[in-house]
Amino acid sequence: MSDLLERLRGRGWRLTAQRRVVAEVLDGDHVHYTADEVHALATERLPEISRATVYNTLGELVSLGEVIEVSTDGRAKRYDPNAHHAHQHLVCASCGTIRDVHPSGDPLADLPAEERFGFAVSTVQVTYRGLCPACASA
Amino acid sequence: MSDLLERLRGRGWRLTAQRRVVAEVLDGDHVHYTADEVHALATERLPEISRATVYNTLGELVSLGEVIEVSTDGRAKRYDPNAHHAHQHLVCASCGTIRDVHPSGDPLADLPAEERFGFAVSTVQVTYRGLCPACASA
DNA sequence: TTCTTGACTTAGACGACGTCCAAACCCCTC
DNA sequence: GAGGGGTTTGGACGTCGTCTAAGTCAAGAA
Repeated sequence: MSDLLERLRGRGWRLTAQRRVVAEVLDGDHVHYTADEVHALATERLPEISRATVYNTLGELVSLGEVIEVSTDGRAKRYDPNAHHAHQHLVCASCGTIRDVHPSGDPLADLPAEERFGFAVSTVQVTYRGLCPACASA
Repeated sequence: MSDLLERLRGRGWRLTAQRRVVAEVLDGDHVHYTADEVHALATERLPEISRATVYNTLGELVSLGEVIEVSTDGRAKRYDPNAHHAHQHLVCASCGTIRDVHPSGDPLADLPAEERFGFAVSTVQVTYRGLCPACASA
């Protein structure tokens, strides 16, 4: 994660305690937290950090390409720190758990030119849905 | 669309003016309306229909499999009446326009068993993002 | 046809999630 | 170590969606 902080400083980021804490929270396991969960975890380390700052920082990390925004259901967006390795998501339709998966094939190549309607297509997001083992047996 | 109404009646739906109007709105072109847009269009035909009823009816149509719920951004969900033909979506990152597309290949087959983590995977949603011609030239 | 009943609808309050703003703050440079 | 502009704060606000209690009505029974 010091890597991340280095990269950010190199891009002209002013390094504040708040930003460091948010980055550290995301650096943990490859879990996909909501903004509120990030805020809760950040508060444990820096009690007075505000919700607005967490949203601002997450938005900046997304636009810098360090974090990916995932909205799997219509609910809260989740933030995926695993932005530097191409991957897709497997979501439990019941409990909402998200796992990173690595399908074979390149979905971008599967969209022929005549199906692009003149769009400049840049990214593809593939979301697999189903029941996780725990929910399937419940 | 009378097809749809027939199917719904066959499933025990009580046929009310409100439900008929919502179904008629969705039956139009293959546009992807938000719930509020559906409500606005329904209001033109049945002035006193309430927001809650539109949400209820859309939810029922989704759980009956007659309509697909699409949440492309974190904003309002959109409702896709083209539920009986497999297709994916192409979204403009700038203006939010959605088009139905038909990529080749089967993304479900691209997820090997060892990448399923015991999930019972049932559906795949593929979303292509890019700029539509109008936004690209702006 | 009329009756009856329980499913359906309604309006508005409420809740979750996210954004915006002006004032205070503080990191960084010189 | 002083100044300036980027950053943070917290609370109001906005959007999207859900819930509830009371009234209404579609559809089967007689």
